[in-house]
Amino acid sequence: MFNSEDKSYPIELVADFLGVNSRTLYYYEKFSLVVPFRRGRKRYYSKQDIRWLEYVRELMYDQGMNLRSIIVLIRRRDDVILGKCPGEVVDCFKNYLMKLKNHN
Amino acid sequence: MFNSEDKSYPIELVADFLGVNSRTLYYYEKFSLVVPFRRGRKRYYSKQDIRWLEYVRELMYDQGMNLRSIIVLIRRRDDVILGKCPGEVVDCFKNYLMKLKNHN
DNA sequence: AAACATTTTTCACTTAAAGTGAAAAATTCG
DNA sequence: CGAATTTTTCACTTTAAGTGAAAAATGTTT
Repeated sequence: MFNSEDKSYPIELVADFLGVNSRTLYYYEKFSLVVPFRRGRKRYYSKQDIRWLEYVRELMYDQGMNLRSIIVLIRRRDDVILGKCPGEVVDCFKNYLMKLKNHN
Repeated sequence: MFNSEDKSYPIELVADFLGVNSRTLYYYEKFSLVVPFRRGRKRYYSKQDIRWLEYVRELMYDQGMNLRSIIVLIRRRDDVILGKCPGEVVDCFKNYLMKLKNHN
């Protein structure tokens, strides 16, 4: 599961994997914290998306950070997240940086 | 008010100045987010303490960050806060860094 | 020391963000 | 088409952050 780089996964599967409700992922999307690829209305999460979400969950659950703080850090293009971020997540982070630019 | 560097101020005055309840400052102290000087039981906030608190308030109120996030950032000794921090606050920040070390 | 004011502490309450449950509406796909 | 899946909406729960009120402790003045 989540093996080949190019695959993508439906929301229920990702939510289960992360141990959250799928509504939570919709909720995150409202803040552009994650923006899955869409074919029609249906969402598809890339492997990168999933790694990014894992990292976000760690910051929130393990460390007690809130959504807003993560968005602030993204906006500041700061090393806090990037620096201590597992390598592969960085690209994804930069992705959301761009997507966040013209939003809110 | 808050002019000479060496002066210190009682909690009510500082709370008024910051526009918060003094209980909030007690609350912050539980997390070592600010640790005023004490003579006996009475607390005295230095000018540095006050500048630091102003900065914390900005992060929380204007930006929507939460207490936990600020503590995480302090613990990580990160540039996020330090970098964009008004110059004089930096020393104070380092102060709290030390105080936080052997706590929680 | 007594009496009064100030500060600290505790308890219970309010508020707002984060997250969830359930069900209706919309969409996908065999 | 028709069943199954996905999306959306609404209202609810939970928790961190903050506050009000009052009791307890401390400080201060006479």
